[in-house]
Amino acid sequence: MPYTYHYPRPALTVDCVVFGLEGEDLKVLLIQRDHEPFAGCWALPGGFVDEGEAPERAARRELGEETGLSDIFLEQLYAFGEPGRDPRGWTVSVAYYALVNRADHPAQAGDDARKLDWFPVRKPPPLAFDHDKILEAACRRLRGKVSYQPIGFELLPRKFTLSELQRLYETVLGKRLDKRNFRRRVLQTGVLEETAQTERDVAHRAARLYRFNKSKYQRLARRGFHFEI
Amino acid sequence: MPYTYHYPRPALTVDCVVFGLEGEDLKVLLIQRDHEPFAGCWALPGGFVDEGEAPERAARRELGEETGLSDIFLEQLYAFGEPGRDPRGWTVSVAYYALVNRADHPAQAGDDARKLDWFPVRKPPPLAFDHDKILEAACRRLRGKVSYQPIGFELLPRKFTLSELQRLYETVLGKRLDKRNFRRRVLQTGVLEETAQTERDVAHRAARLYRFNKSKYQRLARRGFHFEI
DNA sequence: TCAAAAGTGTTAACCATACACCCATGC
DNA sequence: GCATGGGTGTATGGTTAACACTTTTGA
Repeated sequence: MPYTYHYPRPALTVDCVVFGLEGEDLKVLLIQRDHEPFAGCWALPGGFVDEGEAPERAARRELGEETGLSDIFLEQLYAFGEPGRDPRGWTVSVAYYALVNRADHPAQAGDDARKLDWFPVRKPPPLAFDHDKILEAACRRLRGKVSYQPIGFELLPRKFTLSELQRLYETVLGKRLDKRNFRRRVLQTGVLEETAQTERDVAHRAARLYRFNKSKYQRLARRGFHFEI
Repeated sequence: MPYTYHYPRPALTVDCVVFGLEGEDLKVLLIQRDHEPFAGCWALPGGFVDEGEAPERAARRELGEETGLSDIFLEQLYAFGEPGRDPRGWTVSVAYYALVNRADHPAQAGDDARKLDWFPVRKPPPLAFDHDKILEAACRRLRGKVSYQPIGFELLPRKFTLSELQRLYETVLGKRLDKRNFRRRVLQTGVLEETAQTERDVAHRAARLYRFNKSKYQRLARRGFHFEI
């Protein structure tokens, strides 16, 4: 079933940079390719966009098929279309980045059973295509965005301690933060809600659990409130 | 000369949101379409990407062909690919936004003599395709970016007065700024260079002209300096 | 001499930073 | 009882915001 056009057209793909936390480490989810080109090589999850399908929808579909992830934070990163980026020919990829809390959203290989694993963003394995460039762009975006928009919460479980939140910021920003100042700041923003619960089974005083109040943030944001850590 | 593929592919276009200043007003450059669809309608300059051509390069080429503009600040904005955005069928557009100082870079219609004009960004005429959506996204991006990256200078002539710079920020941010505080702040950043010249032929005290020192900014930026107005 | 915008400093309020000790819990 | 991280307040220095008048120039 051939498709014929008057002018040449590119193939359109999506690629997803999925970030997750593992302890102190920021990790990225990769799958191992089982077809040429780059068979056996690690790559970002993604694939071809179908006709009549919005790119973001394609990204979510491919993520679901390849990693089982759904209903996660996902945002467009950049469109990559340099000639030569795909040895199969003219291919444009719209890249997305996603944030996922691994406790509530475990990733698992799709039906085609390709291998799937998490890798530290700072030392990933060799990647297929220009995926190293895409990963780097995603890291830059995440670092830039995390301090002025409250997207970091997407990496944590729904309920989390302030220390977990602080570790997250330290991980993403790559610097240590002062505990008391950090707590004061995030609580002042008013977007955190104290819960009645505390940690369980920890070998030290159990920390209080908090929850991010998204609708409150959105109300504040609409009035020009500017989140900043 | 038909082009045939095993799977359907989208047409790939680029669209450019070109911002320029006119007095106090922020304006956008539009061209009038002379073919269907949307013949006679105003639209963003842009067109089809050629095979083997990087999208940004295509954006610059189309801008040159349609408006005569070259060597201007241009950055990718977003890829638009919603089904139905182009009545001709599946078309994905990579949108760019550009900043231009109209004194040094006059825009003029291309050889095919399509009409071309500047319109206030806040009340543009009805636009072809989803160009109203693209324009709105570009305005949001500009507003967000102008206060933490020194891209505003691209809208001004090479030499400008501090009042012109202030008016620019007031226009883009949509709020009044304090003159003394504004001057102190921009001069403190150290990226402005005083010239020996002053304004000419003004019916009031002539203001000193300044120049943006790009290389100095880049040196500062590399050391983690953070521009902020 | 009038109109119009250029240019200039100080004070007060606020905010960010630095910093150290006691508390609760599990082993 | 000890090791581990949880939780808390203050003082200081720096930054930002508010504010009004004199100067220069052309008409």
